[in-house]
Amino acid sequence: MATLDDVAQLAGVSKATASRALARPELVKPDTILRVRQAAGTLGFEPSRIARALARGRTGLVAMVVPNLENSFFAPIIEGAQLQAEEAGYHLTITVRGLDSSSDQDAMERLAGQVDGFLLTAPQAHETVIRRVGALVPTVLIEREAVGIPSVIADSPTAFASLAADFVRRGHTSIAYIGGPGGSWPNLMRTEAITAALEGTANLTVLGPFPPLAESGFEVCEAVINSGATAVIVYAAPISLGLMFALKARGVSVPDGIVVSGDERMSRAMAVGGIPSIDVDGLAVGRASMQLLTRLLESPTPTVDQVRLPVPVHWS
Amino acid sequence: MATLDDVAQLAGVSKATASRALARPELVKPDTILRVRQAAGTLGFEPSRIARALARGRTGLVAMVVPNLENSFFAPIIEGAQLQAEEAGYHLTITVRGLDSSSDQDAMERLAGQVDGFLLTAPQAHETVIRRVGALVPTVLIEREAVGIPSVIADSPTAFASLAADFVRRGHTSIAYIGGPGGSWPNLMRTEAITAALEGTANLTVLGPFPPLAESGFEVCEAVINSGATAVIVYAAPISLGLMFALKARGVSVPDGIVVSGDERMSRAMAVGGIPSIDVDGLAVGRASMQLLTRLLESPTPTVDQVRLPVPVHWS
DNA sequence: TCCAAAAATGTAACCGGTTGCACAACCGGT
DNA sequence: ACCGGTTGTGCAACCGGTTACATTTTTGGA
Repeated sequence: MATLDDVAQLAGVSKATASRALARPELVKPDTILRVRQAAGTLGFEPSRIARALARGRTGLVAMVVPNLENSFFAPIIEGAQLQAEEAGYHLTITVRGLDSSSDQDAMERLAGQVDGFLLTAPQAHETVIRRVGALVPTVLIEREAVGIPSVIADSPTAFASLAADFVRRGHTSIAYIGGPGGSWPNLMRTEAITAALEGTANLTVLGPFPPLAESGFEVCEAVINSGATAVIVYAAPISLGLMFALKARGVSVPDGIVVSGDERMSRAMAVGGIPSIDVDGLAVGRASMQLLTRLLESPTPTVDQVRLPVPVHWS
Repeated sequence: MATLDDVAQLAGVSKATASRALARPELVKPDTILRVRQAAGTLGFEPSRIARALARGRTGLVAMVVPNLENSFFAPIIEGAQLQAEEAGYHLTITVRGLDSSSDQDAMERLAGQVDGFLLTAPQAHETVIRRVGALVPTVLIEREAVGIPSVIADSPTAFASLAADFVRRGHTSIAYIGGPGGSWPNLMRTEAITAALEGTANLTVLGPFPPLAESGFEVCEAVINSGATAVIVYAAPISLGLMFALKARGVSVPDGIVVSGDERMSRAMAVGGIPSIDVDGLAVGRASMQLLTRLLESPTPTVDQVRLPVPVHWS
């Protein structure tokens, strides 16, 4: 592998000039830049990230922290963050870890010494813990907001509220919400948004909490029927899947008997029409998070931004 | 952050001795080791991975290459690899990329210069391409075998064959196999294994290829019924899900009318019993791959191992 | 007790970039 | 022709570890 020395030698300049020609062209005579670039090209020179990291005091590594990977919700977010990271010249490492135990805390502290920043998903952690972790290195919170920490969220609360309003507009007067994991931030926000949206206009039954799995749909089926709801808003698509399956098994037609919300992929998978979908663009969330983080890392005066990406509600 | 110099000074030894005391204790007097360790402890010293990487000429980074993250099949594999990597002192970075285009090739070449090794999943790529990529840096192939490259696979072909035999033993004489993506290595192997297992004992209809999505299950439903099969072996659980759903919608009972294979999680999700599950332990696959790779990276004389993890067939 | 071999430690070079500082080249203005 | 000021380049230190080699200390056998 060619080093900067080789390039400098071939271009007939010093290592310092070669370095500047490639990294800070504004300091170098155009003619020289050209020669250095050419030399780098013919040698197939790629600067060593390691050497650069050591010299600059930054690693070029960003850690994305997720509580687990089972929940396929995170997959597109990771993918988006990865793509964006690559474009910005960073490496993304995945760390599967909660923030609950003190050993988690220790691990995060160690990790912080090895990366430039965190992309943090921690739907269930206490806010104090999040703030402590966020203070270690520049951090962007994903799918959650906390004062003093930049964050990117898909604005699903608004989408859920708007769906609730849609239901009312279509004549539903009894609506159920099947909640996600207890203590999860998105679930809290959604519950709140739906409650506010239906205040005084329709009857709301909140069920849950439930883990975001198809099993939950089966479990909750009876309660949904008993609630008398004609429209159901579901925290996450897997629950929807299970519920729709269970309803059909019970002879309740969807969406004619009961309308159940889902997402685009799920309704395609179940080959069912006439139901509303709430689609979070995970790729965009991931990209935006990484973008915000790189801005933070490269800006001399970091600001705290809270980004909210719109979430469409779509009737199939 | 404390450096090795600080530790050495506090312990009253040279930087070199401090380094050795921590990294290669067998070269240092026990008494000295103790003093150095103590000094490191009180200073909270963590060696800089970057500096170490530069000195050692290895980055401590391993890239896991996956074609996409939508397919949730990879999630547990990644998680397993990540956990193992952490234990072995490596960082794992995820790279979402196929190997088809020549720009992919270029990207892999660049990536190879920045990491110590690859964990490569490439079910559909040509073997020549895989060999070219595998030649760049130490590589472990996941869920695929190729001569000359170490690999870890879950032995699902054997599981599928054994399931086919189970079906015959239970009296089925007409069996269908719904294949996965065309040209995918695991699909080829499974098809082959099933075909061999049923040779002369039962009638086999091979359907497909299909993408591993629930939609495929709907699509294939009619063909399954027409084939007259009473037992169906399915490439992947999502297809199973769609198929079972479609069959029920058509009034065919599962498993009494037609037995459809799935996996544990799916049959739990669908709350259905009496069907066989083929469960790949993705976590174990991920762990084993990373383990093999670290052995490769640290062994002076790398050998080519092909690891096959057993895959259980389980009747619920 | 003495000496060669083994064990423990220190010195300094090295990994491959970046960057502060000194110096040289070049500019337009008088 | 002379000079202050800008631009472009080179020298060398530095980031924080590792390790070859030299040097010192310890050990054990004669």
